[in-house]
Amino acid sequence: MNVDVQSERDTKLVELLLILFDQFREHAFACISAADLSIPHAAALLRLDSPLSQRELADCLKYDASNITSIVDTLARRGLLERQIDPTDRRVRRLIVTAEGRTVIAQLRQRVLEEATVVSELDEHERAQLQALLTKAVGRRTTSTWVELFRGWP
Amino acid sequence: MNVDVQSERDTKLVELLLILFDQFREHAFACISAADLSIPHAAALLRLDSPLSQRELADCLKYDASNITSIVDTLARRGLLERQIDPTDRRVRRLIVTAEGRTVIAQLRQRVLEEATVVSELDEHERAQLQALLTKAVGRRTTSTWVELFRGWP
DNA sequence: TATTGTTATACTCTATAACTATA
DNA sequence: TATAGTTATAGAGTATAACAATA
Repeated sequence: MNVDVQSERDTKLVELLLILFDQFREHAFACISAADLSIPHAAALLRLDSPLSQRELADCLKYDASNITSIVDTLARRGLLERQIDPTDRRVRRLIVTAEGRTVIAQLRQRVLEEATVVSELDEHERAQLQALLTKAVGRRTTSTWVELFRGWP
Repeated sequence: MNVDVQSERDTKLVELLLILFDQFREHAFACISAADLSIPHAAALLRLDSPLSQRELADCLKYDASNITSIVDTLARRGLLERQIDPTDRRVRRLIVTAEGRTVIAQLRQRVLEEATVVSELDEHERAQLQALLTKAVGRRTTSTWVELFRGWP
């Protein structure tokens, strides 16, 4: 096949992916903002399924540790988590999500991933085909959680 | 088909798209930064294929007009574009990309879109299949240029 | 009066550096 | 001495409001 046609097709593929991603992004932003969270706050909360120290959370999210303080302050003030001083090392704060926090996490997860409609135009067979192709395209690559894609976004 | 299995598969599809997008994002950021541009500067420059006024540029990029001043200042200082006062309305500055600016635009476009390797794991037949499926999934949706997806990113 | 662009200002997100309490 | 967390501060990106020049 002609090289130009090949590269033109690949360009088209990238553009198609970007359109789908753009749609997902708008959907995800709407969900986060409906939960009255910012992106950094949502990213932090969604990481806390299992308790972490502030330092561990910073490392997971690739934030400097100095930023975690105010993010955790806000989430704690909202009653979504609690700081507990680690009895075995009194420097460490373990972050424990409250019952209310767990509800917020569960709702956000469900809405963002399950109510995404990026492939609503496809029937069941086509979705299966698409999934097979994308699985092959992705190979061994992995990503962090969806919300962490959005770091630094408005 | 069981509803849970259906929704689990859709979740998987979203995750696959996000992994591919994440790879593209890293590639695009590397290209922008190799061109010694920030995302807002790249977004502005890439919009100026055909000359616009500052106001028109702000509207295209969905920026408040007050931000355009410093972005255009920087690009002009770099010699990538020129402000020309519109002779028919002396309030308006038309933004004209220089020859050097056109070179930067062309290189950036080519590198970002043509050197993207999001589907390098697929053979020719699979790419064609994928393109057909994505075209159907996208339907009538469109997006702005790729770089505008990245507004507000680091 | 309305519009283009500029300036001043403020807010969010993020990083660096200096500090404290604890180890 | 080294580490967890906090505070102060700075810089980038973006928005709002007031202003000057022009229409």
